[in-house]
Amino acid sequence: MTLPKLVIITGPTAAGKTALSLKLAKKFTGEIISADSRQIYTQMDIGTAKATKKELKNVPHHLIDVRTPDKDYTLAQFKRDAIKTIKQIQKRGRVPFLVGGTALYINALVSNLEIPEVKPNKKLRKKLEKLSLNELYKKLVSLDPEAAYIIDPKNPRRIIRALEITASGKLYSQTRKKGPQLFDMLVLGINAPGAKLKRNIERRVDIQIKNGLVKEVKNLIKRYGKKPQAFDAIGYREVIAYLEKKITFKEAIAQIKKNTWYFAKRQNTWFRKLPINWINNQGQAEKMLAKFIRQ
RNA sequence: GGGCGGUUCGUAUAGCGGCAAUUACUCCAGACUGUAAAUCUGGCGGCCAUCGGCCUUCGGGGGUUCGAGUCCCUCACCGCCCA
Repeated sequence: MTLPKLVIITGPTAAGKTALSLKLAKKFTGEIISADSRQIYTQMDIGTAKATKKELKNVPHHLIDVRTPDKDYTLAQFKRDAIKTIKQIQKRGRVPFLVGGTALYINALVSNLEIPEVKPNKKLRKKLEKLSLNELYKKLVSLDPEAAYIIDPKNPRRIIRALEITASGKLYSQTRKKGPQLFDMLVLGINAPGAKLKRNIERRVDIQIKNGLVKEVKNLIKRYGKKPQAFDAIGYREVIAYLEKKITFKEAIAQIKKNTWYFAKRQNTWFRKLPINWINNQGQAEKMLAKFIRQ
């Protein structure tokens, strides 16, 4: 049995995924599925470095602008939505390109993670968030000792999720499963040396500011307040801090650059685990793609 | 020429006789299954390593001391002040 084909393009933030994927998708009659946890949201355009309206129209795009910022979106939803759209694209006889930097999202498809069917329980979370780390951990030890062994005892968010799962009658320690491989995949990673990436990041942030990031954030706050999870994102967080007069404009810009850089570093630890074919230029990518599609 | 202050890990800083040596930033590495651009962790003289152990370090040289980044002498460089 042959699996349907899926092309994946990833790489650190600001490496040029958008530009490359547009060209490749055009050339190989593809459609793009975004694997980006913030481009999901409408009105968050500048700060998430979305492709322009024109570009979005030029090649069919999916999973961009599918939620307003006040609505949460999760890994499980992404996995479902992504699989569904990939299948639709394949049915149309076109090539699906999964493109983005949210490595967990990509990994959910690559490794076919079976995400436990336990929805976020806001009430419970709020209650648990009031407990100290120690109390949380003790609770976990008594409810699911095996999970306590696996989970970082200093990471409250992880512990809370595990407790959330136990609250629904399941055990976190039994849920970390992988399903069978879903697709025949070609994973391309854009190789960007540190110095170059750093330059790209700085340039991009400057452009985002020039293009009106502050105004974008102001508008978002006006409509949705400062609370939405979606605003827990680089660029938005810092501008909000600036608007609240907690930091200066200059500091905000510097922090955006720095935090973006840290983010890129963090992405790297994921990339080391994914089966990535690193490419240095478009030509290389095209060659691999042509071969992959022919197979 | 004289007086004072300084020279410690990439940078900045602590240390005023028991120290492989503080803190901050940078940097490096890692975890990650319904918040993931989130959340969290570790390392930062070298070598081995389980607690731990061994070696080489605080501008250069010399000295005092059981023991010196810490005290003394001297040289070099930097800074400020008086000539």
